Order: sequence, then structure tokens, then C-alpha cells
Amino acid sequence: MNDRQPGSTSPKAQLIAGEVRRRIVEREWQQGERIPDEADLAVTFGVARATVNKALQLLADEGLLDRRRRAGTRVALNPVRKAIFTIPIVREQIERAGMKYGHRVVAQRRSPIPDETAARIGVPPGREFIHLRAVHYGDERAFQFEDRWINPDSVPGLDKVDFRHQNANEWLVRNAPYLRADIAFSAENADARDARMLGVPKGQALLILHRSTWNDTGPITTVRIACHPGYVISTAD
Amino acid sequence: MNDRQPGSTSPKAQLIAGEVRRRIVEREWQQGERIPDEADLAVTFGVARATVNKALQLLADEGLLDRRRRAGTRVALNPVRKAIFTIPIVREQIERAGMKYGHRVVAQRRSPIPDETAARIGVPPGREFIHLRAVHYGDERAFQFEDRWINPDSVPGLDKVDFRHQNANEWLVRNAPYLRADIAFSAENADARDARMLGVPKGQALLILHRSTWNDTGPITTVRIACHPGYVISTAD
DNA sequence: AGAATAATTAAGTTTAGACATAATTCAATA
DNA sequence: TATTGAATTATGTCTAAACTTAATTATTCT
Repeated sequence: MNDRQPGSTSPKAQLIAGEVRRRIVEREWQQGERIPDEADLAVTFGVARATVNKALQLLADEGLLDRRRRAGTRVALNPVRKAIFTIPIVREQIERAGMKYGHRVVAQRRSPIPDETAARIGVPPGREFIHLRAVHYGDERAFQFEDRWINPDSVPGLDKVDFRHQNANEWLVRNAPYLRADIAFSAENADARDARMLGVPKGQALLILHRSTWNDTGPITTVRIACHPGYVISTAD
Repeated sequence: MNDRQPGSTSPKAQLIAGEVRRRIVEREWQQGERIPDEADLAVTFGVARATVNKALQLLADEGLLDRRRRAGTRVALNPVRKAIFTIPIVREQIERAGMKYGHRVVAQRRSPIPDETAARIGVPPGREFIHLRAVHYGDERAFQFEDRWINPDSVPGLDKVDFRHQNANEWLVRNAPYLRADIAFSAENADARDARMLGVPKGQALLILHRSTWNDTGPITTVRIACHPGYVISTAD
């Protein structure tokens, strides 16, 4: 993740983090073992304690170190495997792949949210949301099918937006900053609608992305995105 | 992500990050707009510039701010949606759900890696790796089926380990810290083997997790994990 | 006008020092 | 012996000040 070329001039904190990482990988410092405290390391590396602190914080965030006040810093027994994924905006993703972006709204209307959706975002069932279904295309081939519910009370001016000419995702990203977001991946067999929208056989395994966002006033939007077969979400950019 | 209760005594950097986040969400600072510089904010908030810097860094990491030297700090036009997933150790995940963990090794032998796998980890095809297939159970029900290739040269003493009595994942986590990791999610229809191992019908949509790790000396292991139907990977802990 | 150059500015990083806080250790007490 | 409480200690956080670096702006020269 934080790979730095050895030749490049890195900030000292990065260099120190790299050196500590190396000592762990090379087993100089064993799993579970206590490592020298910040003051010691500051002396041995010839930097200020704050710099050592920054480096160790970094490794703790990565899950490689366990740190506790007074108790000291230890090499993590069970290095947590964390993965950071950046969820791109569809259009950018498609265009970056050199394809022509297309967008078709299948339906836009107000209707009461289904119970399952209501439960997902913590809203009493039966509330009226804006229901939007759209397909995103790359070079005329279906890329994603999104089934979205938008809280009409979450953003002022929402009612006047015509999402047939305005990508809902992008409009929301620009106009409805959120405080909390939930993202989940799963796999589902394509149902009849998924199959029709994406142009794939029924039963085809699809990567499903559920994303919901909240404001301080409540939920903004929740969406189920069905990705075309072969879609891969990866840490590698 | 970094939600703090308003009542709790947060560090100042957290409080400032929260306040800046609020101003963005409340549209006091619009998308793309330049916000006051660190020195100004330090004065208005009555803290040192380093503290403001820490807070703004935090928000920049979240993708809410764009910062460039000399150019100043602006509210991000396209807030990047980042998601941090912690990939748990299977056994812990199962036990945390209150189920009994079980583990069965289906096969363990040395054999040449297939071309596709070789390409994935950047190794000349035909090299001999340790090939391991295992099923993880929760309360006797299949939870994950893993198909793993381990580089015998990556960790000393690897050849002597009998993974029938020793969970490969955990052994590797403890004994083979890695420098780089790649994780990818996708969806696949269960093939005959997946179906048999997981006890599901052929064609069932499965969430597939590909994970590979590298050392400075080369690849350590690569694994394809097929998760039971209904498996969800989520940002919410 | 256009290109090259210098000055300026805002973020990036580091430092030394201080105080806060959580855990541990150890002694005193019931 | 168990409990309480104080001293200790390593990390957590903050501050003020300085320096570094990238990008912009202004200036000078052609």
C-alpha cells in the first residue's frame, strides 16, 4: 500500500515506517514481541519522537503493530488484513477504460419503499422515496444496472431534478455530501430483471454492490448495483 | 467512518475535522470552493497549525478535501468514495458469529502452478508450488472453500508444516508477514467442485475472493476463496 | 507578446518540549 | 489475602517555531 521506491526521497516518517516494517518482515522483531519505545527509537534513528510516533501510528493503522498506552508497542499477533477500495464514479471508470459512456433511465417515480430497503437504511416502512432504475453502458454494452431509492427530504431541490438527463450518482455526489456511508458486496444469481437489463442469461452470477449514505438529518439514498459478469473490484489501481 | 459522539471528549484534531466536515455537509463551504488556509483556521479555531494540518489531512484521506501545496485546500469536486474492509481470519469470523469452527483439508501436494495463477502473481509458469485445498465450516455447514498455492521458497520451514492439522491461513498470517497484498472480489457461478465442496447447487452465485501476498523475495501465496451463498462483505463492523 | 526568472505563498514535514491519559507496578492498608 | 491507592511509564496529543517544497504570481528580459 505505502510502497515507496528506495531511491526516492521519502519523508523521514515513511523511511522509518519502512525500516520497522522490514525488521518485522525479516523476523528481527517477532510476532507478539515488544519493540523499543518511541523515545529509544527516536534516538537510534536520530529523529524526534513525534516522527517515530507518526511512523508507528502508520503501521498500527495498517494493522502491523498493536499499541497501547503504557503497555508499549508490539508486533501484532494477528495482523489484520485491511483493504482499501476506492469506489469510482461509473462514468469515470468507463471512460478511463477507453469506452464511450452511456446512461439510460428505465424508471423514475415516487413510491413507497419496500420493507427490506426500509430496514436497510433504518426508516419506517411505507415512506415515499424517489425510485430510480438506470443502466450504465460502456460502448453500448450494459455495464451496471442500478436500482436506487432517494429520500426526497434529504436534499432541497431534489424534486425538480430530472434524472433522465442527469446521472443520479453524480448529482448526488456533487449535491449531497454524506456523513456516513455503508458499502457491502455480495453475489447473486441474475433474476429476470437483472438479466434483461444487463443482457445476460438468467441465473448468471453477478457482483452486487449495496451502498447507502446518511446525513445528519437521516438517510439520503440507498442503491443496489448489479455489475456485468466479469466485473472485479480490486485493491490494485 | 470517524464518527465521534458529540459528548465524548475528542482530541482537538477530531473536533476540528468534525467541524470542517459539518461546514461542508451544511454547504457553508461549497464543492470546489477554496477553504481558508491552515494558518487562518488555526487562528479561528484557537489551535496550532499542526493540529489543523492533522485534521485536514484526515479529511483529505477520506476524500472530502483536495489539497495541493501552494494552491490551497478545496472541497473535493468528486468526493472519492473509499471503503475500508477488514478481511477477518475465517476462524475468528465464524467463532464471533457464535458457531463452531471446523476445518478439513481436501488436498495437499506439490504441483506446477497453472498459467493463470502464475500470471496473477507474476511468476514463470510451471514452477512447483504447494497446492492446498480446504473447506472451512461453521457449525458443520460449509462456510468457505479455499484453493491455495504457496511458494515453498518464500518461508523457511514451510515444507515441514502439515496443514491438515494447521490452518494454512493462520500459519501464514503468523509466520509470513507480507510487504504487499492484493485483494479482489468478483462473482462466479459455482462450478462442479465449488458446488460439491460447499454443498450448493451447481451454478449458484458465489462471492469469490482472490488474495495474493508478496515478500521482498517474491510471492508468498495466492488463494481463491469461494464463500457460501449469502456471504456479505461489508464496511460496517 | 512570449519566455525565462525571481518572489511569494500554502501546504508538507520535522523538531523540541510539554502536558494528558491509560496501564502497569508496587507499596500501603483493611 | 484482597483491595485500594500512589508512583511510574509509554503512548497520545498539542504547541510554537522552523525549514522544505511545489505551485502560483509577478517581474524582467528578449
